[in-house]
Amino acid sequence: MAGSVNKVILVGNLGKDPEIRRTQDGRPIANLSVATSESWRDKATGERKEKTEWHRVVIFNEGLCKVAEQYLKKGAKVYIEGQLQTRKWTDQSGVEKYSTEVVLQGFNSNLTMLDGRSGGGGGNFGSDDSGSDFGSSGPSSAAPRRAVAAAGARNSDMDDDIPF
Amino acid sequence: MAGSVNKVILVGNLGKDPEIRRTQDGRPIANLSVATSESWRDKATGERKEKTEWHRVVIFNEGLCKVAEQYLKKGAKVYIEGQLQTRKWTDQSGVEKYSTEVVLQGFNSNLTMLDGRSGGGGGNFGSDDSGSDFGSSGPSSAAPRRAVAAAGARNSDMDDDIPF
Amino acid sequence: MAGSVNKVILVGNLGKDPEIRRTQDGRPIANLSVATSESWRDKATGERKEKTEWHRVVIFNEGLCKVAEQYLKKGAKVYIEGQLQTRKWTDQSGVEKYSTEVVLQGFNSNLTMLDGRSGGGGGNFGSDDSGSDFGSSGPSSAAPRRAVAAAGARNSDMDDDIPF
Amino acid sequence: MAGSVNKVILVGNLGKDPEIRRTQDGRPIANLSVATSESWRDKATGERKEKTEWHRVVIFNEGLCKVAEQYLKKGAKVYIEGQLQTRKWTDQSGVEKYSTEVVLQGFNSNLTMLDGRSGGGGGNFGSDDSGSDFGSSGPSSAAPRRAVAAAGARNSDMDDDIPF
DNA sequence: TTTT
DNA sequence: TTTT
Repeated sequence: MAGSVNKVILVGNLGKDPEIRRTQDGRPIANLSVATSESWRDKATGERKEKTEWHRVVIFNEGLCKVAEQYLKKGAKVYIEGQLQTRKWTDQSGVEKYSTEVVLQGFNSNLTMLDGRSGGGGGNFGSDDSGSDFGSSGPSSAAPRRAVAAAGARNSDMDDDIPF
Repeated sequence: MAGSVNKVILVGNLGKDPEIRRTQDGRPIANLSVATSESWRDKATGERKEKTEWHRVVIFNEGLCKVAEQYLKKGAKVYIEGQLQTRKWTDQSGVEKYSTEVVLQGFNSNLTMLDGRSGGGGGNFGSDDSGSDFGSSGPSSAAPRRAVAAAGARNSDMDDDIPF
Repeated sequence: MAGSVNKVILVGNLGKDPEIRRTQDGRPIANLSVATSESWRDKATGERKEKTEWHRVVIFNEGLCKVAEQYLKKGAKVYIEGQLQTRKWTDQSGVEKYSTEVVLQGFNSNLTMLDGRSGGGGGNFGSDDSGSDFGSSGPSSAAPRRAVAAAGARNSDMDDDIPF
Repeated sequence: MAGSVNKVILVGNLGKDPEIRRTQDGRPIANLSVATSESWRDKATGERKEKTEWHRVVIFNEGLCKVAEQYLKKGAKVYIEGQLQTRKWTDQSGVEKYSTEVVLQGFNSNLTMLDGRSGGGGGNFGSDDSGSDFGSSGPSSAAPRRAVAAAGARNSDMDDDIPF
């Protein structure tokens, strides 16, 4: 079908450090566990309640994987924009299971840090995925500010000098 | 946790008619099956591919249930705004399963018809849920335009005559 | 027309403290000035560039006005969800001007604090607007957590004990 | 600043045909005029009211300009995702004016047709902007389905064969 | 006018 | 299971 939209927007915190693995042909995939919560006062009892929802986030976008690996840690607050995707798999005992994930892949994905942990500051990272030196970045001591610049470079087609 | 956002935005088509059921205390719950699709041309083979994602949508909001029951049909195109929620349940053979759904409940939910089937025209239905005559609406022959008006009435606090 | 959606989502920082005023009949209106920024490296020159966009945000929703007044300060980071609205006005020299604003009013508006300034923590504030004791809250020394609870109470119809 | 989000989502109808012009260096720019409307019943008088908001949409993205030129017409229903941007300009009598626009440029922009006018069908067009044969497309008699395919090709990095 |  |  055409003419459809599938978009998820989350603002939440990482429940643990990102997990990065690689496909057989070397592409990185990052998995995030993101919590969102709501709190409200129960109408009947008056007591305060809170409910936390955990989201499984999967990043296929190379540039965003790099960001996740270098800058995100357990507890980090992030803005995430991706798509809903349900995957079918079979567990070790042969039972079919379904897993619904928020997938960041291709255009219209976004990952933005919203807190300035570890001396850095939030960074906005698009999804052009043209940067591909993931894994070759040497000593990952790069300062956040350079990272922002590098990420910005990937999106350099966004904004440059349009005369009109 | 506070300071979080959990939002899903879908534009897609119903795979079948809405299913409406009721809680023990009489509140309606509507289930929609919504398809979103993407198509692209495979870089390697050049062939055209298409992938459809099915979304399970659950509406707790009374007014929106009413809209779903009265106006939505298999094939209808809708705009949906809700939250991601994963539910755990146990199947008949005792296996634990998880189901992730797009839930429309409370504020910040939306359901809007995007096609003008049956002579009507898309309608925008908010989520105030103050209307509660669901089920008592008599002969459901109401014309879509009246429905829009009725739905609008539920949101009458939106817009009226703010002097400034 | 029916079947339309008008939604703005911002994550940004307040350029100054919120400004609160009142309509003749006593309803509060809050104005926020919110900055969003993008940075990128210029493809040609290689230099780092940054562009800031300022958004005029107007809150008609009583509960959200209260939140703005009590908890938001210059520099605060916020998540905002509202609608685009363009207003025509005439300046003192009789020239017609247009002002486009992000309006928070009625359902489908949201204001969430994303930083934990003043010992608090971000709070998620919906838009039911049923709370109306704005202005009578006495010594505004209320701790953020109580505020979250109070705000949550306004949304208590969101979530309570749906059996299914 | 980093860590910010500036996003507009519209579903509305074109008030007139798209206007396409070109920069001095040949890049296309499309302008759309998009209407969104709300209707509600006035609480006091009980009468039905409707308010239409007009949005000025500017597309810098080459691929999306092409889509606009080839497939969008007055009355078309579209899903639009872009950014808010306010531009300052001086009119012929020297008065400074501001114009706020919804800009589609770079990643995280989207334009999707939601109705199947002229025998076609809605199309989903991303924002990779790597296609650049705009203007050279010869007899613009291309059928919508081919256009969808072409647009899909621009996003062919989205989805292909990720083994994991 | 913010933030990094 | 939809839609194109």
